[in-house]
Amino acid sequence: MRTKDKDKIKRLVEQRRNEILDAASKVFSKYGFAKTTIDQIANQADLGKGTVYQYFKSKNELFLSAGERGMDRLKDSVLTVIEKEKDPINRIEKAIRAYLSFFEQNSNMAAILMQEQSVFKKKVQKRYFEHYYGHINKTREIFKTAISQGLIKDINVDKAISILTSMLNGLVYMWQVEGMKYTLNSRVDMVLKIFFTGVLRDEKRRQKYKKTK
Amino acid sequence: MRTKDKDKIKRLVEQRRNEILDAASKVFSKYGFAKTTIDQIANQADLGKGTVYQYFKSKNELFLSAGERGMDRLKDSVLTVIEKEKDPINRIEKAIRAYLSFFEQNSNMAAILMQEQSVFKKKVQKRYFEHYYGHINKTREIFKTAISQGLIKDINVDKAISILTSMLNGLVYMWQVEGMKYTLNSRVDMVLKIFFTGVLRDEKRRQKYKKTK
Amino acid sequence: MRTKDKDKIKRLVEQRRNEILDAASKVFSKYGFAKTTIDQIANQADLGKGTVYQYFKSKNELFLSAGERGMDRLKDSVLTVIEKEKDPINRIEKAIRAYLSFFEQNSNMAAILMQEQSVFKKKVQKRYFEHYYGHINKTREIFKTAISQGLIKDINVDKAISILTSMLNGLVYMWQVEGMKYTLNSRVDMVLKIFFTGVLRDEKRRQKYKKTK
Amino acid sequence: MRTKDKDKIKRLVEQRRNEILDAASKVFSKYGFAKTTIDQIANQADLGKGTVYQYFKSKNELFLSAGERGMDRLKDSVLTVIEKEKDPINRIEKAIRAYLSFFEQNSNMAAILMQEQSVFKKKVQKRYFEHYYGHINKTREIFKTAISQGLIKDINVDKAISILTSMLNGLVYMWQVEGMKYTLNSRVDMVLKIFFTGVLRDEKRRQKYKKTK
DNA sequence: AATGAATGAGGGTTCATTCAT
DNA sequence: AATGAATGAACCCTCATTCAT
Repeated sequence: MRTKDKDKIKRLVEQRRNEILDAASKVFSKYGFAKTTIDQIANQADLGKGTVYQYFKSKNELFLSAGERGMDRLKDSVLTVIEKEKDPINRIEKAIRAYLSFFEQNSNMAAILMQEQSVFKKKVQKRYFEHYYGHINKTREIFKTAISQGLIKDINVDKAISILTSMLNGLVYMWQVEGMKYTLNSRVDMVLKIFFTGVLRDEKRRQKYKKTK
Repeated sequence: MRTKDKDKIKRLVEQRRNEILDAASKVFSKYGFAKTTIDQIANQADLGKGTVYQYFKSKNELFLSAGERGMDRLKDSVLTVIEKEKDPINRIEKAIRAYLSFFEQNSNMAAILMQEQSVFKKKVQKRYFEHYYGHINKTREIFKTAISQGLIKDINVDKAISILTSMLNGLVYMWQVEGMKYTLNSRVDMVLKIFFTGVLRDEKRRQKYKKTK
Repeated sequence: MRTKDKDKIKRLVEQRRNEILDAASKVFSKYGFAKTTIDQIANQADLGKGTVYQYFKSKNELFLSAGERGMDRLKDSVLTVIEKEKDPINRIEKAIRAYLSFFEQNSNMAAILMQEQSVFKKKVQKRYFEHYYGHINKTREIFKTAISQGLIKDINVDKAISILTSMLNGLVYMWQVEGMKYTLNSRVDMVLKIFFTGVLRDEKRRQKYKKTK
Repeated sequence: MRTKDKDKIKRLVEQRRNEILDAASKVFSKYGFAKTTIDQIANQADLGKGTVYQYFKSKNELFLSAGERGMDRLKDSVLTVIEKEKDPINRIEKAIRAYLSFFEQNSNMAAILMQEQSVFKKKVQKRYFEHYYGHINKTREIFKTAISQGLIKDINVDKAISILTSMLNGLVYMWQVEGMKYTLNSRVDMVLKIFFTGVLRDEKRRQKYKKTK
């Protein structure tokens, strides 16, 4: 009985928290951190302003929590897909697809995660690294495997990953800036083509760029 | 006489405007738009708060002007370099180098341009398009020429340019998020290698990604 | 049966009320009225916030009730002691001792009674008078008796009582302000000496102050 | 010129500060710290809310400053009077008169100084001691002199001073609680009489209280 | 032209009080 | 009867903007 009750309450609390985060994500992504008021979020969540403050102790924390939840989901989303593949190239392809697909499905998160940096500077850098470097090892392994299997050129893996990540983040960023007028999915094949094979056709020119490590 | 005086005054005004924009860029990039106060900027510029308001009619306008000036400089920087080259591949390479080099030299601008979007949403999109599409034609021509010369694969040029731009913006964005601990220059060779030739070595796999248009 | 049950319930209610008042007195005296929250009191009393509101209809009422209870106890305390004495001077001495002793035993009440005034102004003044003038008659009688027996100078009794009360309240007030670093008891002999015989030794000077009525 | 300008500005700032403190003292003493809003004070001073914040960085600081100014004035008031007298008993008498007279003239200060304690607890205790013990030495000297001249009984000086201070504070406190319906001046002769000669007439009884030290 | 004192709208946050369980 | 989640009124404080000097 008791246990059930406590569980029920816990679940309700968790649900309410999520409802607030949903509302917050929506409003923050639409108006930006500074122009969003707690009242707007409370209204969006159909709650009183005070209730929001029972679940999150400040506007900052609320925003950061929305970002945190988004990052966790993104991570899960990508990892789940990777697990299902064995071949390293396929893994990379699926990861890229999953990454872009996540933002397509959760377009609020693009604006939120992009804003964190602008608004919170220092604080976010730390959080960011914990996330990024906490999971880059997996990616590094995949690339290393691909190299050892002769599938990928013998390049500096960390730089390559950094550039891939940049490319994906850049795509999401610009997609957003341009008002999400197209789908990220419509870009993914070209992204893969470029990342895997480059745009150069001329063989002589390709040789020139071979040397770089 | 008169004309000379007027010119002198005009130049002084222009100089003062620039000093204020310098101060503003510095402070905005350090603390972000919301946390920056006009007082901070006035102090940084060694001017009174009222004076700042005589050159820019609002905090918003000041911020946007700083962004505008940055974009203009970036554009000039890239165009100047392109003019000097004939070969389309070299032009692209130089443009990429110039783009990243600009942010390395004007690291404040990275933070400022990145923030615009977060803070101003709608308004910025319009400005952005004017810049971006006002000058993409040049880039499109270069790519088209490269294709017609058989130097570059017969790909969708607009998508490719969009991805390239995304990659570069992404690089700058992440460089900034990570606290500018490395140089952008240290990444540029790898960027070129990837963009031009991709990371795949295995020929069979390369074929697979050939079809995409 | 019924009656007994009702009595029991009544007693339990009374006890709970007292527990809450104990908790409230403790917290109010420690943090002051404004900085004390109902939550703090509820926690201190090991009760839910809602329960506190079933016994007291507002924070104000709770505070005022704590003061009321304290005043009643102080009154009882002093009256009990007076009853046991016959000689008017002894009565006065015992009353003074009991008064100070009460605050020594109930140091929370010093802070609470002192605060009432600051926080509630008007309301308290009325309550205060009911208490003060409701029981000054007794004191006035004692002084009158002492005068008629030639034990005390023929002074304006009301003024003298007012000054005595002020002196005692002032002692408690300052004891509190100074962090209760000494005991009130350590002051009582000197208080009696001064109130009864004054500090002057020089007879000529004493004459000068004789005339006052 | 410059110097004069700066001086003028300095004086204006000082004046404005004082105007705000006047307004604050009035409102704080009327409604109490917690119920007073900065808007009320700003209105009372015929200024905008923001202006108040240019002179005092928080409500707390404003309140404390009002208290500070009051204490300083009280101190000055008493010291000035003492300077003019040579005879120790006269000095004590004048000090007592000046003390009560100050509150009669600055009745706001009674409420303010009394509140400080209730509202600020710890913080104020420290400040209080600096004031009190910073100037008790003077008083102690006077008493010591009086004793050595055989004018005053050979009592514990610190305790006696503490009791005198308590009596005066108590008088002010109660005068205030009772709504300032009488004048403090109407009490001062009786205060002197009691403090100097006590209320007892009966010689036998006086002997009893002689022993105390 | 340059200044900075004055302003007040705006929003984050607290917490007494209510009420459904 | 006991509870504590929900609420929103209230208020402190910040800071962009104005304007008299």
